[in-house]
Amino acid sequence: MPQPAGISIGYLAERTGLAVSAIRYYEAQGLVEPWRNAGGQRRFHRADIRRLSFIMIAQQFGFSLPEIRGFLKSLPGSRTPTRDDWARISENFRSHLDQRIETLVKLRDNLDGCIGCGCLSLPNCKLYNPEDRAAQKGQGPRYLMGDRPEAENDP
Amino acid sequence: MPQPAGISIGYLAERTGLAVSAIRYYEAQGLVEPWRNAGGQRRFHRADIRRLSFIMIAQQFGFSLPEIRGFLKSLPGSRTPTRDDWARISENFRSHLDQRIETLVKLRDNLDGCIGCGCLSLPNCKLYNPEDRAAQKGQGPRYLMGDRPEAENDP
DNA sequence: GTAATTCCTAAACCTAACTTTAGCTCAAGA
DNA sequence: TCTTGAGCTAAAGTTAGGTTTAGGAATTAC
Repeated sequence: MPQPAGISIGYLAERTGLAVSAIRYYEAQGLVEPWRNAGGQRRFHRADIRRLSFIMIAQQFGFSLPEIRGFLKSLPGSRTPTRDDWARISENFRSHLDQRIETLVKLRDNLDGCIGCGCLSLPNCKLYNPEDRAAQKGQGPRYLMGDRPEAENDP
Repeated sequence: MPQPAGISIGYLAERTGLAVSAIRYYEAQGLVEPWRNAGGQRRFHRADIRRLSFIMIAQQFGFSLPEIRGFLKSLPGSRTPTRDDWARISENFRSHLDQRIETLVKLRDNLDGCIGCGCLSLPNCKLYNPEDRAAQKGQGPRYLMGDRPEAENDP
């Protein structure tokens, strides 16, 4: 037996709470790889219920679909993932996660010393400090709380 | 003097690191309210540098623009916000923030007991537990980690 | 005074993550 | 068998949060 019977997209949707259209979208993004039955309909592994659930959880943590695809690469596509498979992926996921939480907490703590106080003394403000800014996730240099390091004087 | 000279959008952009187009977009979303000079150009309060910085910080924490508009409603639009104004807004902001971090940490801890272990015993899984699920931020009922509470048996 | 910037508006475009629609086929039950 | 529900594809639409473009008008610099 090359393939077990497999489950339909509708059943998978029902079991995960996802919309059928979302599951098809995930397939297009390479997050699941169903095969087709004789009539051309998608058939999924039972283990894909868990796989999709993982995707939903990771999304709640703010990971993008490409990032999640990265996590899932370490799961076997062809056989049902074992406890060890999940443990391995979890380790990778967990470390990204810890990092994300740490960043948030750090930002919060800086916030307490900065916005909370009215931040009237900018040189003491950590959100304003260049090194701290570099630790943040933004895409370019952003001068937080209103001032650039190099110029306290202006027009 | 009804209005001070005010600063231009380009200078505001330079001071905050935001694009000019982004600032105009924020105005359209009701997050800043510049006035116009004789020639029709936008003029901003100096305090808007801080206001926009707050917006950028709040965005890093994952708040949407409408949520941020909510926070900013407690700041005076007409006069320069005082230390007390910022302290008040910070309190509100901070409590939302703590809640967001708490949710993330809780999810992470559940993750340890669930994905980390391979989650082979679903009844013990907290991510799978209905009450815990309700605490999460999703928009509808979502059956995490592959099973519905009411049905352990299926086709 | 004139040339180079900067700013203006409106509308189009962009990405992520999906949903909706249209038109058609497949599968399951009475 | 026949009908109804489930599935299929491709393309267009949707929301958030912007950016880009086009064609002018205002400011600033020399």
